[in-house]
Amino acid sequence: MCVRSRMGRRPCCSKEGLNRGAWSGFEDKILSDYIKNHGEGKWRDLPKRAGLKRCGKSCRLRWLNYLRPDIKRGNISHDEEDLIIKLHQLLGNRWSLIAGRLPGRTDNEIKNYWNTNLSKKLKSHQSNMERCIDKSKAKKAPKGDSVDAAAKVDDQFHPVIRTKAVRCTKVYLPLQQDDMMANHILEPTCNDSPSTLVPQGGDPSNFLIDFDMEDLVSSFEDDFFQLCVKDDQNRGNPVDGNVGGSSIWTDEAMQGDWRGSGIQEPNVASELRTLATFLDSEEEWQEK
DNA sequence: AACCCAGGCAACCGCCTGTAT
DNA sequence: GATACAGGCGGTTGCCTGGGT
Repeated sequence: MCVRSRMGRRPCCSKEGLNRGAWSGFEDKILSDYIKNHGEGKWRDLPKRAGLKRCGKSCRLRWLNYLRPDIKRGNISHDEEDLIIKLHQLLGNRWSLIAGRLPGRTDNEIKNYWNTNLSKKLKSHQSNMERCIDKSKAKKAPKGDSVDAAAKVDDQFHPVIRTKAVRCTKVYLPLQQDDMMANHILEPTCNDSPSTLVPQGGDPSNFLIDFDMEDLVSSFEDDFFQLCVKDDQNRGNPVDGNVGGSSIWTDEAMQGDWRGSGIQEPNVASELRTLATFLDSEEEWQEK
């Protein structure tokens, strides 16, 4: 047991004398052979036992992101991209959670893909949206409201479920009250667990929902996207075979002005209603 | 052919959480 | 409750590669 020189965490390993940077094929082989024989875990001790001059964390990362046998290599498919976008809308930068719903994909890969591809698309889409809202704001509001408008755009397009721990925490769904009424979010199905919907700050349009993130995520994929398909059909949208069939983030919609393009209006509120309906139907919400 | 530059991606870093003591 | 540790996560960095000049 080492004597700690100061309070706080000690480094995961002494960095001296360790290899850094790209892994060689030889190192990969040693690591994967070792894990095949001894299994994962005990990462701190693993390098010493396996005879690798690497930090334990580095070994873990290499295994999880590259050497695992179930890693799917190659381009992200359109379906996967769609799923990433939807999950990111819902979860934000929770890459590991998102990766958990994409078999064979790693959080690092998805994070990189998002940063290099999707965030750009999102940005250009958002700037289009901001332009639209600025235009309509300029007509209605006095000068000086543009910051407010931008903030509202942000709110509208990032109604993200924020969870730090697995078991939740309150979730904020900034839906309009009439949206909720129209979609039966306030219907008696919720009344059997009275704490599931709690008006926040006296504002009837803001609600906090308690639920178990694990339960949600574990059954999320199939149920949610089946609902998306159903929702699209109800809205008269053709289901194109993509996950969920939703076209809200198609390339065409990302570029140019989607109003007047004949493309279904990006309707995040509708997607959230779908989610809310999904949550409602789960009947697995738990009181804390 | 040589150089520059931007994009992509693997790897690293630091912080956080959960668990054991 | 405090501390130590292992593992996990997300942000960032820096190298490599391919395209443009």
